[in-house]
Amino acid sequence: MTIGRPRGFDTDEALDRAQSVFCRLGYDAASVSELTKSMGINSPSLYAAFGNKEGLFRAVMDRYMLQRVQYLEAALEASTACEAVQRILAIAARLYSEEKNGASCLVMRGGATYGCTTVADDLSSRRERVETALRERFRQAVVDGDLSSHADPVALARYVMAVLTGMAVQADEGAGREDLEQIAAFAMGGFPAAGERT
Amino acid sequence: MTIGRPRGFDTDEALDRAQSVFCRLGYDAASVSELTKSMGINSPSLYAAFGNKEGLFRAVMDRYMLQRVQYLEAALEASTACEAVQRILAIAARLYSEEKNGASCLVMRGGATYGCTTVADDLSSRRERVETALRERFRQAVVDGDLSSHADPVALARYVMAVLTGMAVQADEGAGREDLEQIAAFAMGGFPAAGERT
DNA sequence: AAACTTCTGTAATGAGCGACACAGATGAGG
DNA sequence: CCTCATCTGTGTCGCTCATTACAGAAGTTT
Repeated sequence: MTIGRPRGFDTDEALDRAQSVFCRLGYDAASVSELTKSMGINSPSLYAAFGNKEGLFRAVMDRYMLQRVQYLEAALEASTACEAVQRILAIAARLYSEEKNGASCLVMRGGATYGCTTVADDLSSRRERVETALRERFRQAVVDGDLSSHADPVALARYVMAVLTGMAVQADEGAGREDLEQIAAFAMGGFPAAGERT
Repeated sequence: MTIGRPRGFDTDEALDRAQSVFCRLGYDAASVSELTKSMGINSPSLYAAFGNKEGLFRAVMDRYMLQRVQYLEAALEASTACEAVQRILAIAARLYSEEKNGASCLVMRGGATYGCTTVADDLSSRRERVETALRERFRQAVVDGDLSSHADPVALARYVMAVLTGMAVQADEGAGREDLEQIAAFAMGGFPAAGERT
């Protein structure tokens, strides 16, 4: 053991707790007092161990990426690119829906913060309204017959919403109009055509 | 004109400026002082006109949605669901890449906040690393021949990233594992198979 | 021009934030 | 057992935040 008074908490468990808080609240909205409370330590211990709030976040992210990168690299070992992507998406579906450490993915969600819950709810309901409009349109399409009766309007609406949010994030990341149109073109490939089964 | 001293600023222009700030910084990180500075007014005027910061945000969002919903409804008028989606994605590609009022989409990005730019950069580079891994795998696939030489590894990697972020947001929104797997299945439909042209 | 209503600018308030100074506690090495 | 390096808890620092009190300014109405 190192010299001096030993640490009174388990670093790994503390990082787990911190990860859960960051996942739930995002980076900015996760206050140091909230973090220390969940980690079961006092702020000086946090600063001694991780430097500052950003250092703690980076420590959490490093640990987080380590697991995920292993999954990613394993998936990329697949014999074809197509199968590799298939595996990656399957892993994502499983990991993102796991409740442990809060839903979703820290890296992909980008540390998005919702300090004000009423605002987050407002935005969520606005998105819900768009998704509902899509859903209704797809239901109508099934009635009209330009979508197979096996098509699932709910799932299709969710798919389109996922594509739209993905495009928005890519735009934020610097993607230009042509880049976004390419994404849209790929995404349309997943959309069932008139006669198709789904 | 109403009684009393008339308002010294144009409400619509002020909302435009506020929208730009919210787009750039997100809800939480857009401080009232930053907003008033960009809007060219002082805080008491803001509070008199919009109630509070959240009221201002809602006013911005209402105006914002009004335009977008028009586009959306027009697109949904298309004769088939497939064409409707095609139009929506095309509009999104155009709007999200417009520089006016900042990139991306307020509703879809969900008012995500990046108060700390170094953290945002860190996350961005982590995502970049994933995208690079995908890109390299696709390049290899072209060499191996399991992806057509017409396939664009850069565009494909961006597509997969968009799908992953979209899935993450949906997971945050409450989508379960099966829901995410459905999205993945649809998304795979857009991925070029071995012999295909892209 | 006088009265009244509404907006504007200055400046302040209280709360919460990240970060840290300090003294006491705790265990290892001599 | 004593010294020393390190950790812990209490308390506090300066800062920024959203929000508002107050007094003066600017129009409309009479």
